[in-house]
Amino acid sequence: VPGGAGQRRPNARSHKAILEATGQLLAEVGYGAMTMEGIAARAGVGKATVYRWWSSKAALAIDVLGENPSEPADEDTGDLRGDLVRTVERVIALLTRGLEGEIIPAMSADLVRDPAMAELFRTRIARPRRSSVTAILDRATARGELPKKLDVPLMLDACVGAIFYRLVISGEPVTDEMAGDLVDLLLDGARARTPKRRTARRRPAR
Amino acid sequence: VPGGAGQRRPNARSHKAILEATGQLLAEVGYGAMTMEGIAARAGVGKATVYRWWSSKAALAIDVLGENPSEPADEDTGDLRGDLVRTVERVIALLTRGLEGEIIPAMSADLVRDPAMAELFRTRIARPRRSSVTAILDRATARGELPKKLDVPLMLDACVGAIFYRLVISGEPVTDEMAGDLVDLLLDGARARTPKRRTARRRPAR
Amino acid sequence: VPGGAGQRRPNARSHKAILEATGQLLAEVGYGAMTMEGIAARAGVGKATVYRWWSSKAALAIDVLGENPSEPADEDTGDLRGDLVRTVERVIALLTRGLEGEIIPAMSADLVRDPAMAELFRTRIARPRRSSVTAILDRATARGELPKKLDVPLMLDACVGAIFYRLVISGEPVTDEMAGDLVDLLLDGARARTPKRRTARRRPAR
Amino acid sequence: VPGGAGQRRPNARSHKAILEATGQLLAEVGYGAMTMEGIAARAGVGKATVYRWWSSKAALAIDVLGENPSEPADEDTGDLRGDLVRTVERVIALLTRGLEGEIIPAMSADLVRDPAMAELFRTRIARPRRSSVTAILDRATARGELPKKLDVPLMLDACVGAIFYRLVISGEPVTDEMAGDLVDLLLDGARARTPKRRTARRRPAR
DNA sequence: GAGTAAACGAGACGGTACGTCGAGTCTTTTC
DNA sequence: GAAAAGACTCGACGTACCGTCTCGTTTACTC
Repeated sequence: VPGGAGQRRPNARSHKAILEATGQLLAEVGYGAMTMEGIAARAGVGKATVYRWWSSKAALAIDVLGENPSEPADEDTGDLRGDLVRTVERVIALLTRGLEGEIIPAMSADLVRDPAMAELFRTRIARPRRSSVTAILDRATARGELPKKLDVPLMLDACVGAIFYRLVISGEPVTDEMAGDLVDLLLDGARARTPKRRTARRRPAR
Repeated sequence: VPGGAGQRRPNARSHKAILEATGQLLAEVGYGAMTMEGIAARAGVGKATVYRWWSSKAALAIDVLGENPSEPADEDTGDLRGDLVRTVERVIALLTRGLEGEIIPAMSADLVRDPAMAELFRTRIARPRRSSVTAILDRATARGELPKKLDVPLMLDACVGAIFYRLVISGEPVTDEMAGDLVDLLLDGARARTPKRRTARRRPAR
Repeated sequence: VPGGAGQRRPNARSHKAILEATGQLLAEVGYGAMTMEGIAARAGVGKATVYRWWSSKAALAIDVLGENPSEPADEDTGDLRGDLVRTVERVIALLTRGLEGEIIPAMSADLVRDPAMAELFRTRIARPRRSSVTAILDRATARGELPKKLDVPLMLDACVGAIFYRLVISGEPVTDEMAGDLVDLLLDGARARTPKRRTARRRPAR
Repeated sequence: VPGGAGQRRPNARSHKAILEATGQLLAEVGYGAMTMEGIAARAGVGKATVYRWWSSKAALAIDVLGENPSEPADEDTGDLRGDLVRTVERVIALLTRGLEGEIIPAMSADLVRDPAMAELFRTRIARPRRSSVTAILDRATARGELPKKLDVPLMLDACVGAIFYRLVISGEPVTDEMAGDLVDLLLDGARARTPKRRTARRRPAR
């Protein structure tokens, strides 16, 4: 258009203020009690500005969690069990003491309801964290410590799922001690898969 | 003292109507979109009557889920793996096709927020379903098929947790096929713990 | 007092407790904030018992006000103006400092809405208080101090109405001083009605 | 600072709809049975919008009454008694046949309870109507027909109070005929106060 | 530089649901 | 066989947020 002028322009200051306000409110009142109204007020911003850039408070929370990686490198020591135990302990710490533990279960209702949100959550939060564990297992497989045909996603889901399920549903205590037990259980199960004579499952027989 | 008697009378009809309305609404609109107002209206009852007997919609949903046992006998065939696979398949069916799959994730936010509600949920829903699986494993232990010192709760949490976590968080597909894999993984891990079999598999760790 | 010839048994203890509770609550929270529920609770009685004997809280309040006459004898001194001023001062005291002042305006909405209640109010409260003033004026008429054809009800309504209207509507101050002015105004108006050949009426009131 | 303006905007359409709905409901069901909920529904407006601009239904009713002046000019004919009688007849008509008669007594409970509301009522309703009568008396005073030191507010309160009290409390009939009697009574009382006329008595004439 | 339209703050809007309260009625249990 | 206790249905209360929608007011981009 020849006579046109004027363009869009997502104001950086507002953006930042909104994300900061969201982070503060998540920490202060939790995901459930956080409201879009409160975020806008805290950020000194109109509600419409919040809605213009994020479609829901789940989207906002995902953005905030995704910006704080809280996922240091996973230093590969070559000690498979040790690496895994340390990683699981970090997951436990995250879910019992970090923001994530408060927010993710509270947000799960929104994720189940809204597939697009769930996909965003997986892309920004779940998969990045998951990939570091996958790497450990892949390296072990490459070294021959674990069977090649191992179902890695299933192991991961069982591992993190056990912790998540305890926190949300079963209420069993989630302590650092469970990390070792869990890793042992799953690692032994994984190794049992090594030999080809799978029909006889009953003994490890390596 | 002049007169001096008098008693209560919790109306059975209203109770029943409320529970039925709740069940219908859970199925029709889901837990998140169900409202106390809607329940009262559907039941032909005042909101106050609902609140008199249930403190929240979570309490109501728990009562409704708890009344429908949906837990047939667990027919012990003596085939440990077969029994477990069948049980896991039933869990999968429940969570992917039954009411529970819709409701429990949606309700988890309320459970995490309200410990009393979580306890009620565990007593009425989680533990009863759990006990039938525990029984299978206990019998196997008694038969000597599994080590005596097995951490049964951890196995259960890993097992159901894997399914739950896939549904809510990781989004990996939840199919009947995964039942066998999951049982194999955990069962092999469990057997590896058998003291007599122990030769060189892993480090002391404790 | 309801109940009656020895058939049903209007439990005297409950009756008394209800009236006492009503009196206390009228004094403590006022007519508007008093509830049937509160009365029953305070009296240690079921709500149905209250409703059995009184149809509304207005009926109860009327009963309580009617039982406390708060209307001493009206000592006729023969001094018309003095008697009237003293009486008006008592009305003012009652309406500005007694229970009546709080209750009657608050109750007036119920009276206007419910003619039966209004009639009860007049019979038990208004007319008895009115009759003592009527007596003063009647005696003065008999003595020839006031014209025979005087419209006594109109005078009374103007007199008490002025006070009531100030309290409820106009907000003009209601003080003991207005008693004299009001009596003078109305008494002069009354006397003017006597003969047509009236020239001079009175001297400086003060 | 990037963005940076913003203002309020009380929607005229909603305002009008609310006031109209209030007026209709006052006429249809009366003040006591009128509810904020009903007003909002009738006006096609959210309850919050009603509460945003009016703090209570009393405030709304006052606004509605205040907008309908229902107070034509008071045509000064120079005939003091005639002007007054006509004015009193108009007051009677208003209170027995107009909206005011239904509403004001019903509202009086709220006025007594809430001084701020009472003040608003006086400013918007009572004083404007009062001033037209005051004017008549002031002109008469200026013409010398009435004594200069006349207590005009007292006369007005006695006059309107007599009518109001009859309607609400004493239940005596309120007819157009009483207008003349009331004016005569008060006017004679007022004239008696004229300094020049004073030659003799008040106090027991015998 | 000027013109223009986007994005902005503010917050009012129509709604929905909240959880509480009291009204007046009804039912059961007890004395 | 009445009275006490209290559960019942009903409906309004006043509040909180929702997500949308004007309002004027800045900018910042394009010409």
